[in-house]
Amino acid sequence: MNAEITIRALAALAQEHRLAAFRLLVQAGDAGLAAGAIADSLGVPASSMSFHLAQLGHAGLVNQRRESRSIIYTADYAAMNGLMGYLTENCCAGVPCTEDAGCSPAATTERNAA
Amino acid sequence: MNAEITIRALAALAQEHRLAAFRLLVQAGDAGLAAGAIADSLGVPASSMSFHLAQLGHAGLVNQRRESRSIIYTADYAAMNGLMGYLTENCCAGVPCTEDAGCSPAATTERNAA
DNA sequence: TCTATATTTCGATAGTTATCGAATTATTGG
DNA sequence: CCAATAATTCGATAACTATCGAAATATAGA
Repeated sequence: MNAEITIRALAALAQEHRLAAFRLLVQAGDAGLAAGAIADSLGVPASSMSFHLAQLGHAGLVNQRRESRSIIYTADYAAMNGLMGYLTENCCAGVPCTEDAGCSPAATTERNAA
Repeated sequence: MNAEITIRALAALAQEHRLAAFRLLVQAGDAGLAAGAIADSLGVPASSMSFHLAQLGHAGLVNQRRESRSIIYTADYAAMNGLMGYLTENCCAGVPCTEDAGCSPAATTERNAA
């Protein structure tokens, strides 16, 4: 994780609808959510949501997979952990004051995490 | 920490010079750094840096104090911790998978933290 | 008070980002 | 192949953000 990637991730999250969408996906776990479901849930037009999901994808914060007619988005926990790490790695003059600011999927469906 | 404040903090950090400045301040600890020192260090004109520092201040990520002719900026660790908390609090369907994503000052100068 | 130093505010300009309807592409079932 | 569903791309517009020199403000010392 370098400055450029970090900035892209921060910029991606620094927007009302994208932050809300990302949080929905973080909660959804591996199951993820379809683009349309996210748009409906947030009351945002499909084309606008598509634009925002593309930004999150470009920042590496979400992944997508096709499932029949739907595109299912999932949060990329590794990317989120990398972001957290970058923001804390120089914390307190290089002395790491937190080793795990981590997060892994599972939970929701209790299935075996990737 | 709510969505609006989080977005302001994320937006503040999502900029090359501001992210760099914030990281310098995180490393500097309580001692902080003067506006001019940051500008010099990053090779950014004083007026531009002032604009960026104001953004960080408005987002609550840094504090400032006057010391003679200089304005000393310091990182606000509480705000940073709040940001981290907001980004992880809904992680894995509400099950907290990390309790301390925290960071406290001290370290650099080893003096008693405020 | 005058001068030097440190920083911020102002103002103009260029670049980037968000918005959303309409058109387009992809998939499925009959 | 046709109709229905799901999502993306396109295009125009409005709003916001970064930039930096010049001018203004604040502090300190002689």
